[in-house]
Amino acid sequence: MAYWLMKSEPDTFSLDDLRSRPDSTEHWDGVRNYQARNMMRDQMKRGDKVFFYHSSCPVPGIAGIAKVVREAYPDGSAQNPESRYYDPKASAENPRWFMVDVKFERKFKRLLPLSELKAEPALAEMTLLKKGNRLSIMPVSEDEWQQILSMV
DNA sequence: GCCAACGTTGGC
DNA sequence: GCCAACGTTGGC
Repeated sequence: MAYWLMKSEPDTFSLDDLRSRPDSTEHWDGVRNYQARNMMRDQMKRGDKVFFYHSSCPVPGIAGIAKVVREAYPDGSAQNPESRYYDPKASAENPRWFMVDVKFERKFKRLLPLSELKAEPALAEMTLLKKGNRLSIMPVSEDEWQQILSMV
C-alpha cells in the first residue's frame, strides 16, 4: 500500500464535501497535468491512503484522510464540451485523462497547516515542501505519513 | 493582487 | 529540437 497527497481548493471541493457525497465517495476528475495523471493511472492502487490537502485558501493544510476505492479509468469530463475540464484532444478512443475514486476516511481534529509542516525538520525532504512544486497529486513516504499523523 | 516557478504551445 | 510567449498554480 502506498501513501499520497491530493490537493483540492475547499471552495470548490472540500473534505467535508467528500464526506457528504453518496457513500462518501467521489471521482477525482479534472487532473490535467501529465505527471499527476501518470501517478494516478500507473501507481495508485485500491486501498492506498491519501492526505486530503486544502489549497488556495486562507489557511492551506491537510484536512484529513481519504482512500482510493477505484483505480484509474477515463475522466469523462475531458470529453464534455460543457465541462470546465473539457479537452478537445480527448476522445473515447484516446481518453488522454484519467481519474480515480476516493472515499472519505477521517477528518483531523484540526486542520494541520502548511506552516507547521514547513517548520518540522523531519519533513524537510517532503515533495509538498520542495520549492516550485505545484503538482496536485504527489507521493508521500511512509515516514512522512507517520510523522504527519503524530502532529495532528 | 502579486509574483515565482513551472508546464505547454507553436513558430522556426 | 530550441526557445519565447503564454497560461496556471498556489502561497503570501
